[in-house]
Order: sequence, then C-alpha cells, then structure tokens
Amino acid sequence: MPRVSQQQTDQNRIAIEKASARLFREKGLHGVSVAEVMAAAGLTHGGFYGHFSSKEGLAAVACAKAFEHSGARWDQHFAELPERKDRRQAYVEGYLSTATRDRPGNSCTAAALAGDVARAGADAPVRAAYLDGVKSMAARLASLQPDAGTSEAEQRALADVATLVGALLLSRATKGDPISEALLSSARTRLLQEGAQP
Amino acid sequence: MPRVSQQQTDQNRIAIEKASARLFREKGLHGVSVAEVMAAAGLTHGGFYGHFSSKEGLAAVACAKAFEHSGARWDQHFAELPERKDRRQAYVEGYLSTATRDRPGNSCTAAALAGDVARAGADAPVRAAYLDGVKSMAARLASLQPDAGTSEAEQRALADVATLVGALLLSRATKGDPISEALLSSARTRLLQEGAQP
DNA sequence: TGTACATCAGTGAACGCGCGTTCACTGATGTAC
DNA sequence: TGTACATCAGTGAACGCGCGTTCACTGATGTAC
Repeated sequence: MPRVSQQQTDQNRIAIEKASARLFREKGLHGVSVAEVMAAAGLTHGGFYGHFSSKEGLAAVACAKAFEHSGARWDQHFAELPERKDRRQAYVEGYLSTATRDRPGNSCTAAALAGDVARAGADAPVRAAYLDGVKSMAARLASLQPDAGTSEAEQRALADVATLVGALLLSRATKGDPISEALLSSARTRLLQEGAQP
Repeated sequence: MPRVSQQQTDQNRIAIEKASARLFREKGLHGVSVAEVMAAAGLTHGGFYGHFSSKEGLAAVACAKAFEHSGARWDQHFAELPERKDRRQAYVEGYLSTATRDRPGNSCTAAALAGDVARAGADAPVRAAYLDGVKSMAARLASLQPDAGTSEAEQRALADVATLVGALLLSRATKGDPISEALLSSARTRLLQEGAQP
C-alpha cells in the first residue's frame, strides 16, 4: 500500500515524532532503534528516511517536541490556577511524584535525556533542542518565583531545575528502595520551603 | 604471550576495573565496548571472560569501584579539614566546578550513571552497586550537615544530593552555553546558603 | 467530469558494520617429583 | 636444586545478531489535458 495522501503523510510524520518523543525518553537515545520507532508509529523502517535525514536528526526533533508538549500541558494546567503559589506547588508536587517517576516516557524531557545529551558531541543536533528546552523550563520556574522578574528569581529557578531533575533521576535509579521515595519527598520539602521565602 | 603470573593476573583485573570505571562514567554503560575496555587495560578482548562473567557483571563492579574510589578521595581530603563547615564548602565547590563538569570519567558516579541506571532493568546487577553508592554519598552529605545525626540532616542531605547531581548533569548537557556555568553557580549558592542554616 | 500517466510515500530485502560472547590454541607459569 | 609436565591467562579468529542506512520496487495519489 505505497503512495499515501499528503494528509496521511503528515499524520505519519507526526506519529513518528510522537512515538519517538515517548520512546527516546523511556529508553534513551541509543536504547531505541529506528525500526522500533517506526513500528510504534505503525510503519515499516524503510520509510523513515523519507521523513528524517538520520536518527540523530529525529532525536533533535523528538527532544524539541517532547519539551513543547510538556510546556503546553503546564500552560493549560496553570490556566486553572490563578495564584502563583498554587502553580508552584502544583508543579513541584506533580514533578516530584511517584507517578512521574514511573512514567519516564511521558514526563520531564530534561531529566530523561540529561545523561544522553551530556555525552552527545558538541555538534549533535539534539544538544540545541535540549538547551532550548532547559531554558524554557527554567523560565517557567522563574515565573513561579515570588520575586519573578528579578535576576535572583532566575538564579533560584536554575537551582530549582537542578533539584527537580536530580531528584527525579536519582529516584528512578534507586527505585525499589525506600530512598527512592525519600529523595522525592526531601526535594519537595526543600523546594516548597524555598518557594515560601522571598 | 599467554599464561601470566598470578600477580600479573591480579594486576590485569585491577586494570580492567580501573579502565571501565573511567570509561563507563565517560561514555555510559552502553557507550563502551568490551574490546574498548580491554584495550584501555592493555589487553585483548578475548581474555575478558576469564575475569568477568559478562559486560553487565563488569558494570556492577566498575560502578562500585568508582564510588569507592571517590569516597576514599574525599575521606583523604577531609582529613586535612577538621571543620565541618570547611568540609561542606570544599565538597560543594569541588563538585559544582567546571573542572568536575569537564572530567566525567573521573568524577561523581551518581551523576555519570544516573540515566543509565534509571533505565536498567530491576534485576540488572549495576542497580545494587549504584544504590549502595548513592546511600554512601548521602551519608557523607548528612555528616556534613550542622545538625548531623538527626533525621532532618538526613532529609536535607538527600535534597543536597539531588541538587548536586542535577546541577552537574544539566551543566554537562548544556555545556557551551552560559547557562551551563549559571547552573553550577546557582546550585552552589543554594547549597552553601542552606548549609549556613540549622 | 473523465482519463492517462508521472510522481513519490511506504515496503521489505539487502548492505556493511560493530557488538557481546565463544572457543581452539599457545606457551609461560607453577607444581610434583 | 633441577627437571618434566599439567595448568590456565591471554590471544585472535569466528559466531550470530541487531543496528543505521540504502535501494529497487509498488501502486495509490494527484495532476495535466
């Protein structure tokens, strides 16, 4: 069943992006094969290079889409929470939950890909997408600071990002031991105390 | 030149462990081949299975050794710093430095392997070694709290670990952009402020 | 609107390559006398 | 102490496998008339 309508082609591309955004977060950039991504999108592997120039290229797109999707979800959620303090609490508690820990394919891209991107070459396309994503996450957290708009708020937001990402990753890596939950809870405590201060 | 003395055999095993402890941290558990590890130890790949039952088995040993080595280095360093506050400051500043960021093969194992271990199966041998390592790192941080010995100190130590690991990983993943240094510096600020409190 | 045909999205076999692991072999080591 | 020989650590070729990527092919799509 070759040659498919333009509309179907677009849908297929979106399906590839969606599947890879999930699978790369779940299994890592080198833990998923092109064939696996294509199968998850309901296609066969040969058609991949009609949509993307390489697996590396897809990684960059998938990373960007994953960040965008999470960001949009938070924006929607925040629309229902007018108070800045409620937003911050919802963000921190949602992020540092066992539900988030147990669904890496569907949650924070910064945490899921940190290790892989840290090792990616300086010219790897995924680095730029990841950098953008981290910046937008930091900007979101800065906007949730009581003194949002100041450079102190930006600074504190960066420390928040580090604490969130570190706690989530360590919690995943130690899952099965009580320390996994303890890491989430102690980071939650620190961040919500921190948020109460100027 | 086959059959080597017992002493040489032991040295070879140590060389394999040392090389893998560095390479796994540098390139990830799946980013280094058995042949690469053996070559770095000055051997050929075939002899590997005389020392270890599998690559997975080596990963567990290498992870444990990497944690032990770092721990021992800090213990030595702390011997010269009698004051708890100086120790904490030295630890935080040493950890959150660009030198540490730029030498992943030689620094924090918890940060270097977090992503890989988070994705490793529940029965992967490396998980237990990693868990032990994180616990000993948390214990070290707890001993540096002003109220060391209390459960609050333990809690705070876990949040410290999360912040350290997150900041280092994100700093590596965003290297090349000023945010990389900003992440280190803002985490440093938070942790040293935090240390000043009860 | 209907028809003829060029286009091209997707298929699946094939490629070259590197991987983890196995194994027959080698010859210095270490032991038994 | 010296000799004969069994042991076994390390070698390097080979295995089967899965990967990223290529490509000849297919036949519905979309266009030109």
